[in-house]
Amino acid sequence: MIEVLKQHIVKRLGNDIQNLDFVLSKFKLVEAKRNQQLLMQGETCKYVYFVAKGCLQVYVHDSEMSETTRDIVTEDNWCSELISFGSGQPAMENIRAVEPSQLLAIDRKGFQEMMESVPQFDKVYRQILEASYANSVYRINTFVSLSALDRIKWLMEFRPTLMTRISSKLIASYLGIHKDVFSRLKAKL
Amino acid sequence: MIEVLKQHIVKRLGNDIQNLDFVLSKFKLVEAKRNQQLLMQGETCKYVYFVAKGCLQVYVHDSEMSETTRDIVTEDNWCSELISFGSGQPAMENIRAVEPSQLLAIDRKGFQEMMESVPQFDKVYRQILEASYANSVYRINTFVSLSALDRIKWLMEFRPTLMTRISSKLIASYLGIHKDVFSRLKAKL
DNA sequence: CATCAACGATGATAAAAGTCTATGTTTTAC
DNA sequence: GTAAAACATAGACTTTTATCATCGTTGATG
Repeated sequence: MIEVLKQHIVKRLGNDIQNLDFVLSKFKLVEAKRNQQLLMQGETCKYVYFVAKGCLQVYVHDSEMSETTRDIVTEDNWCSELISFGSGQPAMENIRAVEPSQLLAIDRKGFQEMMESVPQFDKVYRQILEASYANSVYRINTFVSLSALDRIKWLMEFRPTLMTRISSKLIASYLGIHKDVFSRLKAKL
Repeated sequence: MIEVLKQHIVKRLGNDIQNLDFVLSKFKLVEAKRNQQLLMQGETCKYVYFVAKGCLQVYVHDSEMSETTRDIVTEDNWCSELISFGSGQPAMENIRAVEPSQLLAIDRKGFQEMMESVPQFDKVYRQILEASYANSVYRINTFVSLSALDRIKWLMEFRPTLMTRISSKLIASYLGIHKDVFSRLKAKL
């Protein structure tokens, strides 16, 4: 499993990194069961997860006690509640495994040590943060002005695998529409 | 004007900062006229702006060639297209002055020098990035599930001054609803 | 493998949001 | 100061989305 992470890092920072194995040793393997809660709103987010296999959902509870999903994270991507992880403040969001997942988790201490031991890794946090930010901005700019139908078309274009992999209920909460509407519109495509 | 920025920095990092005046000298005053374009999509974003006075709009052109506003930035806040500023890639967004504004602009070179001359400022970029990220995440999590009416209520609670200060058209594009709907619902409150 | 719960699709209906037109008002620009 | 342009509101109407109930299917669990 750690191999997946190794390749991810090499792909980003090149393969002339010293102490790479030392860095990798800071990650511990977490096997998450389907529907397992990894972070609850109000807790401090203790880990940054690298998703080696499986799928995670980042969500909040909205006013009607249903879920609004901000992100669905699949293989070869990072997942965390970065604001909480970085500051130690209570998390605003929840994270759960949608599928049985294999995660590589690093805690704050490990993160610090990683950054100290390999200067290049000083950029990793920033890279993750920037990527997350870009992702959020993109999501706001596209979704705010799109109709339900166009959101579905967007999903089919940019994240097509989710359509077959994930439940309609979850997709709907990610697209910000109701599951009935999703079902009906999807049939008309 | 520079005084506003000075106080902003002291408020955040404390007032025992060496070289503060050197740092401040890296910023140049920009007087922006009403509706002046500060960044166009496709250009590289060259500056981070501190808004000393006035109001900026960050927006994209959506499919119907109307505008979707991701953020409205008022006094004592930072404004930029950070992804482009940090990477040099073409900006995805536009920035314009909504009101005649007084801005303190720092370019990438100045930013670098600032970070080198005052170690504490190494955190400034991260702080700005984190704040921007938190802002985006918050916006997604609240807005995706809110009705038009609830979005207006949200605005009145959390950004009440915008209601009187900014045109209905702009507010509507910020809330992701149509100006007619905004006008009608507002009347019913 | 049998049972119960969750899921997905669909029809009927209600509510919300969008569109278009018109009209009076405020701003802007000359 | 005046003409033109942009803006705000309101009514009538259309389209989109939400809600609710039903039913067959799938899937998890003991």
